[in-house]
Amino acid sequence: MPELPEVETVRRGLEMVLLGAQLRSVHQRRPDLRFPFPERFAERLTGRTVEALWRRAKYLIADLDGAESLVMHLGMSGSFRIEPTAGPQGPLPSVEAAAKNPAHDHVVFDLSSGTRIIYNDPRRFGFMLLIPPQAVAEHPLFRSVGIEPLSDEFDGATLAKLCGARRTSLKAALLDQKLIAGLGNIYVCEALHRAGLSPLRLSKTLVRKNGCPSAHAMRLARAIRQVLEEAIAAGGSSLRDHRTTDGGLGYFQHNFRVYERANCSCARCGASIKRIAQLGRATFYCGGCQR
DNA sequence: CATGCCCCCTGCACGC
DNA sequence: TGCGTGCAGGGGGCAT
Repeated sequence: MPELPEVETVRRGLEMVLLGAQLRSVHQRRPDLRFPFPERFAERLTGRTVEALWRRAKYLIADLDGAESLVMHLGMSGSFRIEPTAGPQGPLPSVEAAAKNPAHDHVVFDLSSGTRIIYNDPRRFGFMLLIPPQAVAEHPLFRSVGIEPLSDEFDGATLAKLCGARRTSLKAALLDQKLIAGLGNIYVCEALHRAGLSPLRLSKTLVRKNGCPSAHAMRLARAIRQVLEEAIAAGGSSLRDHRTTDGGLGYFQHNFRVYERANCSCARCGASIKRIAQLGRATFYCGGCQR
């Protein structure tokens, strides 16, 4: 599920309770998600204080005192929820008592403040790692991750240069995390529609024959930044699994112009929106105004 | 190295 | 109601 806007929404929600908080106890309820949990995972987290919570691509990274960073990926169906601190009824139920509750609650973090954070992931494509902070940038997962599309360095010229080096479709290029970090199926489709560019177009057509970025590249870079910013402001898109950390829904899905809108008419030109397959996944686009 | 395909897993919508 | 099929927002690993 989560693409950059959903991960950023989760980050902001978690940061409110996690920044400066101490992990009083951690319960790991199964041996693995996508990968096995790190050795002595809960033990290594217990007593640590969270000094920062940041995002790179679709990863969340919690820097802890004691020189470890907790790297988390939500996969397709991962979510965090924050349960309120102990109320008038008294303290939170024990983790053991809550164990049979919602299925797929795989990790429970209890903070010294009394707040509980629960990681839920039905499909278990997510994962968690513990690595030294200085090793994050050079870790195989991060070493080849591309530019952050909301950074100052991301513009039409950069985008054209990245896309010009590939011999594939625009859709495939934009989905490639080695080029641009954090875009997924939804926001690639939406950005291409906003820019009026076909997902089938060759990515290298963003570069003109003289080597300069085309006007298309400038438009696409603006569209990518704009759609991501709007989606973050809306709390992300809730199709199936995405929830904000307070259990609420994002609402950007109401602003989709092409995604999951096959056979609807395009708001810009009135043509029928098409659904095709690229790279084994659905692509939605308007054949009328995306060229 | 670049590219595309298969697969990991569960839940859900759909048709019969 | 129950079952089979296809599909879902990611990305690692592999064949080509």
